[in-house]
Amino acid sequence: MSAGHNTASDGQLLSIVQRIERLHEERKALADDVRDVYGEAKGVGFDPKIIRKLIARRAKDAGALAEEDSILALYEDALSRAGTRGEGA
Amino acid sequence: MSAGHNTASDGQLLSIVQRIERLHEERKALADDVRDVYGEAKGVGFDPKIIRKLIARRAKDAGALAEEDSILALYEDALSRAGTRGEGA
Amino acid sequence: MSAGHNTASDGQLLSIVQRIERLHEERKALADDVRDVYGEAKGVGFDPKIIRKLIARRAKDAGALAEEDSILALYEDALSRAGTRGEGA
Amino acid sequence: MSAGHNTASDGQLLSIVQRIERLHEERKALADDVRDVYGEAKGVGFDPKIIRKLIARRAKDAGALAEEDSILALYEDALSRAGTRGEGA
DNA sequence: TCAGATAAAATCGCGC
DNA sequence: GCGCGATTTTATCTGA
Repeated sequence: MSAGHNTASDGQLLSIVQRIERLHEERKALADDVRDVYGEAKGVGFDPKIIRKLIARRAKDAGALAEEDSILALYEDALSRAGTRGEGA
Repeated sequence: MSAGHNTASDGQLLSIVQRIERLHEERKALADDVRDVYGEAKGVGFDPKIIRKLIARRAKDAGALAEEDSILALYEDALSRAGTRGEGA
Repeated sequence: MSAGHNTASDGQLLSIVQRIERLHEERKALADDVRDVYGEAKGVGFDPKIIRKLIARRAKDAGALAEEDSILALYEDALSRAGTRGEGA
Repeated sequence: MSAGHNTASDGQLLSIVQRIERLHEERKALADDVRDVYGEAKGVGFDPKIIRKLIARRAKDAGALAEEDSILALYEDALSRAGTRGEGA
């Protein structure tokens, strides 16, 4: 029956759940720190949005970055050939 | 113009992009309609914020059934894996 | 008491809620359509992620776009001066 | 190198970027820890998917109180605006 | 590799 | 007009 003893497995599960919840809390605290730093950045005149982009770009290795940029250029070129926006002018 | 021809692929991309942009516009128009209705609600004395909560809650209640079902399925699956019927020994 | 009559206001509220819910449904349907188009794009070999970027760029007016790009370049330059990654080279 | 000097602002930006990147790393390390715990859970026979649901539900239950409070506050606010004390009864 | 879930980021509406 | 909180959209991640 449900109530009554207290399996070893129960304790294990509780421990696991609590550890994960603890880690989530720590993660959240760090996320708040990040937010604070962005706030500070804005306070001294930097644009947080751009800083995000900058950091994202730094996180990718140079190869992947160039790859993405070049595909984007490729697509834009394809569109211009196919004739949107500005057709022949 | 960039190069000479006008690949089939170029046309495909253009079509895709335009269709998505069209859908975005329609979505935006609907969003505007929603805004209008909230404005009207406010005009006849309802609090838009509360209406938002109300709608959110109705959506959640609707979703709850599905959620319960999915959890149930999950548990059943776990049980079946844990040894189908009377411990598979 | 709660049960009993059926204020005009009640009917108004119901109508408002239902209209908003209807609009939400239509919006969702369009969102699904968008997803489908991205799926189709992927199916014929385009990278959906890049298409998203492309569409986002097209949505911004040219001025804002150039502005953002130039600030990004500015920041990258500042970092290189300040001396990360590539120090004095 | 791009220009000559090394503005104070450059240093500020560098500091900001590095702090954020550091926080990201710590966050990532914690995410890895979480993954490890799920792995361990699976190793001793728990279903990670169910544990996720469990944790999500605990978080939601915890959040529900706050939610109720916020709705209550909203309603009280609406009432107070609708004519403080008695009024339309 | 894919879809589905989770988390991060951007956007929008509100009040100050 | 600006920050704040809520919503929505995008990206990452996990499991099949």
